[in-house]
Amino acid sequence: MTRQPTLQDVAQAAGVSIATASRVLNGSARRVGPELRARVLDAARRLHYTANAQAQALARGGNPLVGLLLHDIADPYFSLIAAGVLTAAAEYEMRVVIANTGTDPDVATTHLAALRGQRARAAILVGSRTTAEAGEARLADEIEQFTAVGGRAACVGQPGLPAHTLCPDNTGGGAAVGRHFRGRASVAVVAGPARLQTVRDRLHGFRAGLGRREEFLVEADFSRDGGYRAAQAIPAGTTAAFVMSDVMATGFCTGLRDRGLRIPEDVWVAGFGDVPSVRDLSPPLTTVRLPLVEMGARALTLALTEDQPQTIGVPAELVVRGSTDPTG
Amino acid sequence: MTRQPTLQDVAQAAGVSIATASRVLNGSARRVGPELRARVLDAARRLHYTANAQAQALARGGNPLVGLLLHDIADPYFSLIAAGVLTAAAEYEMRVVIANTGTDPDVATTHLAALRGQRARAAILVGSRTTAEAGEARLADEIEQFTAVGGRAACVGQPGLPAHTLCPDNTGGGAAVGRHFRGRASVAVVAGPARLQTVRDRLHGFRAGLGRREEFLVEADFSRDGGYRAAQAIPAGTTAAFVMSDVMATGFCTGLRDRGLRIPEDVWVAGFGDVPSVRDLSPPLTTVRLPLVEMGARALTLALTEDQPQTIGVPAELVVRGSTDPTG
DNA sequence: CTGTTAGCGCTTTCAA
DNA sequence: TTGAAAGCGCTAACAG
Repeated sequence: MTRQPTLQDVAQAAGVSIATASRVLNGSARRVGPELRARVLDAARRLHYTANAQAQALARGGNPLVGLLLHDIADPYFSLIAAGVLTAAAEYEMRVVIANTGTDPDVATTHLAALRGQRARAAILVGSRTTAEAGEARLADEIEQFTAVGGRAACVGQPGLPAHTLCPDNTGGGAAVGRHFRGRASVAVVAGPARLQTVRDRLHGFRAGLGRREEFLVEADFSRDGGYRAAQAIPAGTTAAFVMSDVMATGFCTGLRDRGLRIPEDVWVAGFGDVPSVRDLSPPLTTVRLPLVEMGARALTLALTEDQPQTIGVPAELVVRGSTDPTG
Repeated sequence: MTRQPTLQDVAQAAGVSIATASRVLNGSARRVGPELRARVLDAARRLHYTANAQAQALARGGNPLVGLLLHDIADPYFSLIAAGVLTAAAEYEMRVVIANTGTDPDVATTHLAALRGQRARAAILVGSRTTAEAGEARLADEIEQFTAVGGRAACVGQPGLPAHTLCPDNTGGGAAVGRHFRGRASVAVVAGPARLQTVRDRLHGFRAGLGRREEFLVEADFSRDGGYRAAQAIPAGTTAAFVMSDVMATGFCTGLRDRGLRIPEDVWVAGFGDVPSVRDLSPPLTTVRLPLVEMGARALTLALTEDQPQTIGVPAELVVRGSTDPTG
């Protein structure tokens, strides 16, 4: 195992000073004579030289790095947003470090502090605010530290943090489902953990859209299996269910079927998010569409280009499919 | 926007030398007196000090960083593997930088060189080898550069690169599907791009298992829509289809249904991968199970703990479900 | 136990 | 156009 070649090595091999080598290899404004230039390029190639990114970052005082913090990369909701962030990052020629945070704001805080240590230019926080007020306050504090030293932060989720925010219309999406369910007699809601603000917003919107507030409420954990179990838990006569995430809804539909219930004849089902796979359920799932990939890309652009923290609404659109449409 | 506090600042605020501050803040073996220790800790907290990771990496000559290179994070196959890598990385207290490479080996090569520049300790390459021999050779070269300077590389996919390899039994999985299809008269295969070795392995296995080689072969692009279109392309009398990825199979089933074909009565369908959502199709999808999350975790462990490049087989297990089981 | 000092590899004035 | 040299922030000998 040999040592990585350094700029020193290249300069020596090319018979120039290390300053000259630096200028030709790492985009400096200053020009270098063609003769020396060629020699440096040649030496670098021969030695397989790659600049030490740490040293560069240290010397330049900056790091083309963005942090991506999300609840769970295995969940398609998050992986689609991540895809958008990666695409945008590639365009900006930035590296992205990624980490799962779960729903605990303190985990996000820890990761964000680490990103500050890495002098990341931006951080994208994807996920829901929670009711853990102390933790949220610490996260807000850390965001302020992060931005105070020049970092850019953007959240995808509800507003409430001192950063750019891309805010999907959870309330409006819930309301659209509620309105869609108005004619149904007996309504159930499969919610995520009550401590998540996202869950509260969707529920609040749903109730408003439905025009009444008498749903059977069951709490699950945003997982497929949580959705499946919820299907066992709802009352027998239920005629419509709003399941707050597509992943849960996917399991929920199977749970319903295993209980002998038909969709949509017996029960209407609507999800949230419109991840690609729900189109292929049978019947295909009615859900609230969020432009997940675009949201990821947009969040990074926002962070990188806007100075004043902005909150930008993202429209959530009801997509009616066979799971709530007897004619579908 | 203020400057990030440095160790210097902390030392000054605490009235100690920067060496002492370093010792208390960044895990050194050497002990520091309780009095000074407290003062340093206090100053660090007051100033919101976070060590500059670049400087640390430079001084220590190492970087707790792992690179994760995969085709496409939006695809559940890869996002599940990524989840495994993230979990393992958290245990090792390593950061992970992630990048999409698509199927072009030269893109992977470029990213890997960048990782070498960042002095990453390990790189995990997830995806298929291709028939682009020149590109594969360059990738192999770069892997050798990477490992020559002390980096650890692990691939998830076929062997063939000078690195640890976690090799799912694509051939065996294909063979299991082939055997399962033996009684079916008219067989179709929906393959991915022919340049991918994974595709060739699965096809080769399938033919061997089937015991004949007369399938109708259609090539798609590993996407849901590619699968859907493939369903329009197969001959009318087809009675069984092996679709080489679950994502494609998901779209394929819908395409079949839109053509008025029933699964499994008219056509049996089998996928590959066993991503969670295929259990919830109706009928649920027969597929070849790969322990995707574990594979990700395992790959990182392998890279970090084993010195000699190893190739480890990962068993692929046929899971028969309703899409090929008239009784299911 | 604590402080001094010499780097880690690179960028960037400042002179020549 | 080219080179010498001073840092960037931190760690790790080496002395006290």
